[in-house]
Amino acid sequence: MTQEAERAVAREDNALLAALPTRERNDAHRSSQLFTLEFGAKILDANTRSQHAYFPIRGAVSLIRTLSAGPTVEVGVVGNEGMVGIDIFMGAPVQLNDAVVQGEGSAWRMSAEHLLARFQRNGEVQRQLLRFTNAFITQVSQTAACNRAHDMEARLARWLLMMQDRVAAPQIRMTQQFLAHMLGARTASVNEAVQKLEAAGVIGHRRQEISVLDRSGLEGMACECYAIVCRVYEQAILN
Amino acid sequence: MTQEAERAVAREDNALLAALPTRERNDAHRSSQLFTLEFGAKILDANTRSQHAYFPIRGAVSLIRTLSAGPTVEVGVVGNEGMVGIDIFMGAPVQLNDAVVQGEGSAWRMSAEHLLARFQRNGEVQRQLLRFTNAFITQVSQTAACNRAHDMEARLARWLLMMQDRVAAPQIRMTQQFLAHMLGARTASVNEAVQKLEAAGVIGHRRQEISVLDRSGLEGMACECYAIVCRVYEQAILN
DNA sequence: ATTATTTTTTACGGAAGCGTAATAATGCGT
DNA sequence: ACGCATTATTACGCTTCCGTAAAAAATAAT
Repeated sequence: MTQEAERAVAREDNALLAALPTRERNDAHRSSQLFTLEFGAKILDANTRSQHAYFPIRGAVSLIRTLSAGPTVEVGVVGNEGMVGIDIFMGAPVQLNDAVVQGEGSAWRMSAEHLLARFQRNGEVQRQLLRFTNAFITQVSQTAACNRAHDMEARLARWLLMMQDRVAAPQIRMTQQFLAHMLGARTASVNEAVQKLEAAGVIGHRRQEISVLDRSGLEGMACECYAIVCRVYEQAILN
Repeated sequence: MTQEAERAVAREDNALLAALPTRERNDAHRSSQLFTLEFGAKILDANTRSQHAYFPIRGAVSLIRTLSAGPTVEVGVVGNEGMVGIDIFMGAPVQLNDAVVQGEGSAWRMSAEHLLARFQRNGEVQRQLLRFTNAFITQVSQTAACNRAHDMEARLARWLLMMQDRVAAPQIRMTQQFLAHMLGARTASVNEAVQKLEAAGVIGHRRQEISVLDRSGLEGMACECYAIVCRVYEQAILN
C-alpha cells in the first residue's frame, strides 16, 4: 500500500527528471513537450541519429534489434525510471535499435540539441543521465545472459512483470504475435507459455490482452533477471 | 596488408588513449602503470566498486555474468579498442560483471580516482570514453540478440574472430571448458561445434588451443554479429 | 447476418542442445 | 617410464523450441 502510494507519486513525473535539482527540472519541463506514447508507435529508428529524447511518465518503450535473417529481439525496456535516446549524449554516430511503444502512456519529449546542451552544461544532469545509462547497460547485459540461459516461460513471466511495472495497470495489451517479436520466438511458442502461466493461475488472458492475476505468483515463475534489474534501477535512482 | 600495418601501429597503444589530444594522452600514460594481462586473471569483480580501469594494449578481457543457477555467460569482450571499468565514470554503485582475461597481453592500468578526475575535467577525455561506452552498449545489445537467435557454430565462429582480433595472433589459447563458460553452453556442445569448424577447414585445434587457418572462411561461418560489432567500434574510434 | 480479416490455438516431424556420465587422449610430476 | 590429473571426446535419452501450416475462434467490415 505504501509502495502503491509511492508509485502513484512517482508517476506524476519521469523519475529521472524528478531527481534533478528544482531549477534543472523546471528547465527540462519548460523545454519539453508532453508527448502521447501510442501503442505501436516507433519513436526512434535504427540507423538514424535520434532527433528527440523521451522521458516516459507512464508507459513502456522497447528497444528492439532486428537481425538480418528476420527475427527481432528486444534488448531492453524503458519506462518511468529512465529515458530513450541515450545515443544523443553518448556521442553515437547512429544507434542500432528501434524504439517502439509497448505500453501506452505519456512522456516528456525534448529535442536532441536541448538535451545535449543540458547534459554538457550541468553536472547534476549529466550525473543522473549517466547513472541511468549504466543501469540500462546492466539491463541489457542481463538480457544477454537471460536469452542464453532461461526458458520461454520464465522469460515471458519476466517480461510481463517489467511491462506491468511500467504501464501501471493489471492488464497488458498486445497480440501474442507482437510478444513473440519481443521474445525472439514463434507465436506458437509464446502461446504455449501463456497457457502454462494461465494454468498456474498467475495470469488470465483473452484476445489482445494478458492480465496479471497473482503478482507474487508470477514473480515466482520469472527468472532472477526480473529482480536483479529492478534492484539496479532502484539503486540508480537513489542518490 | 595496409590493414595489417594499421593494426600493428594501433597495437603500440590502447586506441582510446591514442585518440586523445597529446597532452591528455601523456597525462594518462604518466598516471598509469603498465599491467600484464595474465590468462585467466580476474581483474574486476562483480558486485564491487572498481578500483582500477584497464586500457588494453594487446589482449582480450571478457565481461562475464554469472547467473544464480550456475551458468556463466559472456556479455562483451574488450581489447585494444576500449577499456574495462566504465562503471567508474558512469557513477555506478557497483557493477555486476566479472572481468576476466581471455587473451594474454598488456594494459595501462589507472586508478579509479584518477580516471574519474580526468573524465570530469576534460571534455575530450569524456567524449572519447562515452563514445566507447556507447559502442560497448551496442556490443552487449548485439550479444543479447545473438544469444537468442544464432546457433553454437555461428556464435563460436564469431567469438574466435573477436578474440583473434584482440590477441593479434593466429592461435587462441584456452580450454573448451572455459569456452563453454563464455558461450553459456556445455563443453560437449562446444566440442561438437569446434569439430564442425575444423571439418570445414577454417580452424585447427589441439589441446588448449584453437588456431584460425582460414580467416575469411571463418568469417563466412560467423553470424552477422561479428561484422556489426566491428563496424560499430570502427566508427566509435574515428572522430 | 454474412463474409473477410485478424488472432489464437493445435499439430507434427525435426533439429539443436541439455544433463549426465563414461571413455579416451594428453601432458605433468616424480 | 609410470601413474595421476586434466582435458577432450563420445554416447544416449530427453526436453525445448523451431519450421511449417492448418484449424478454430474472435472481431471487423459490408
